[in-house]
Amino acid sequence: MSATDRLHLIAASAPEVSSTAFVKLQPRTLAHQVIDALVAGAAEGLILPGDRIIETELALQLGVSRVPVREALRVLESQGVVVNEPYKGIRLTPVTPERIDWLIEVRVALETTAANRAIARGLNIEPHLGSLGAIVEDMQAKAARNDVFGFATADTNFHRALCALAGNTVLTDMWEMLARQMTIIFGLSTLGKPMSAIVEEHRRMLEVFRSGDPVDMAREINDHIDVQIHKVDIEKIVAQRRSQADQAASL
Amino acid sequence: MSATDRLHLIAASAPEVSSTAFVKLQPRTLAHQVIDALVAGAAEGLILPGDRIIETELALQLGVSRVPVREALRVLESQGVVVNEPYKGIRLTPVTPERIDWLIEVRVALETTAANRAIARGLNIEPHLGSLGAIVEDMQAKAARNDVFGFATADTNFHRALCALAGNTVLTDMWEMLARQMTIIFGLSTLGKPMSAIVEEHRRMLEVFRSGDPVDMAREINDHIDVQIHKVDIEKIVAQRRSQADQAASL
DNA sequence: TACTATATAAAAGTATACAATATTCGCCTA
DNA sequence: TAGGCGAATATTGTATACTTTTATATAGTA
Repeated sequence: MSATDRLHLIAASAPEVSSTAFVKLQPRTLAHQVIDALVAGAAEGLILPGDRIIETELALQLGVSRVPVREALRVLESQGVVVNEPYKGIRLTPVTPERIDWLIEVRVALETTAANRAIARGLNIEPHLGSLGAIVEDMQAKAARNDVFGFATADTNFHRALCALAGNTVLTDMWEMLARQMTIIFGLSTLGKPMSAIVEEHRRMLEVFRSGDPVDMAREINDHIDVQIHKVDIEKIVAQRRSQADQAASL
Repeated sequence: MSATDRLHLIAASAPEVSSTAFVKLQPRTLAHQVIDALVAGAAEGLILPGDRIIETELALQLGVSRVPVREALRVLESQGVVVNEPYKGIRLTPVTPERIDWLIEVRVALETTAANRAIARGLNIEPHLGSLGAIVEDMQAKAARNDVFGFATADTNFHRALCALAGNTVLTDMWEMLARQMTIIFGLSTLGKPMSAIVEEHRRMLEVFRSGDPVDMAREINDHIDVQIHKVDIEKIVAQRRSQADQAASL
């Protein structure tokens, strides 16, 4: 039984919250849905880093032809979620501690730039601070209910909202790529520290953002993101998950 | 006559120069070649920002089926080179002054991070300084011969080499995305300042890199990249090019 | 004339079929 | 028995055929 056997279509949760105008609704093509399904499946651990992904199987699982599957895989390849060797095959990108460092380094760079840009635009005021604060409250609520998935989602939303304030779509697009890979990694690893502490860190970040000091902001973001994932032996966790999955498969 | 009519397959120039070991030669799939051809064509001005790209036409031009063309376009879409509206069509991403600002902002962020990382790794020494210096000499040679294309290529190589020293493939991958878009924009715009001045800037950057001061490095990179493209009215240039192309087409 | 509705054509999205490449497994040979 | 050669199989890459959607043009009506 290969990894993709355990995959199924997962409805993409609507990320829209509130807005001042109608959102331009775009027809979602199958390729896009396949992307979401794959990332979601990877975040759930249905596929593990390093696992082979066979187009035919995946297409069968999702009930579509190979064409949209291939297009989705090409996109994910260009985003670093999967790795491809022509005529050999595609696998979920292996997650090494080194790679996590790399992802963090870039993410910190992007978020720091975004925050400073937002400050430079003078957006560290209401109503934006309130919006960000609301997300932090949401995090706290999820933490209280021990809703790990919801907590992680809210966390992501906070950083996404912060990046959005920079008004730089090139930056936000790139951030989203990283976010996808981070989501997969988060799905595998247990949080390195209690949720309440993370909530507190976000409050502090928000406060520094309000104060508007670029240097402080940079330090705050760096400490926050850096500490969050490190010290988690991701390879060990993947190995554990894999043996679990193999056991389940052999029943 | 549509824009893609003027497109043709351009052999990808081999970027390999020298190495200590054999390079793992990967079979280049058609989709990859289509990507190169499209980017090259865009850099040459065969397609202009905002131009519609019709799959069928492009496939015909390149002598392949629609499948690899579609895969290529999906990749380029996820990288921001083209924009897609499902069932509507794909166009080369419009280049606005705003978008150029965004690209620059992210590029500065990435390169600054890369340079600081390289310094932190203690790589601002030989033989790396020599390699970078050689590229600057190459730039100077190209400038002397007034070889604009070669100059731009060397310029790109310098920054690519600098990024590579960070040893962060996530970063370099993202940088390559930006580089593609920058290439297209450079292909359209004439340089804002004389080549000799740009060579001099690179020498200065290299010197600051050697000194190893992160703050100076950040300022140097920012000034360099920022100044290089600004003050070029890209939209006017695109409009000019378009009218030229239309005239040529109507003959 | 202006506007709407319908029909037609164009192009993207998707599925199926075929070709090229890589892997696997069995057989033969030394 | 070990190692290598080769056929068979699996999987990816590519091409063709079909479906759905959108855009355009034409006709009809106020």
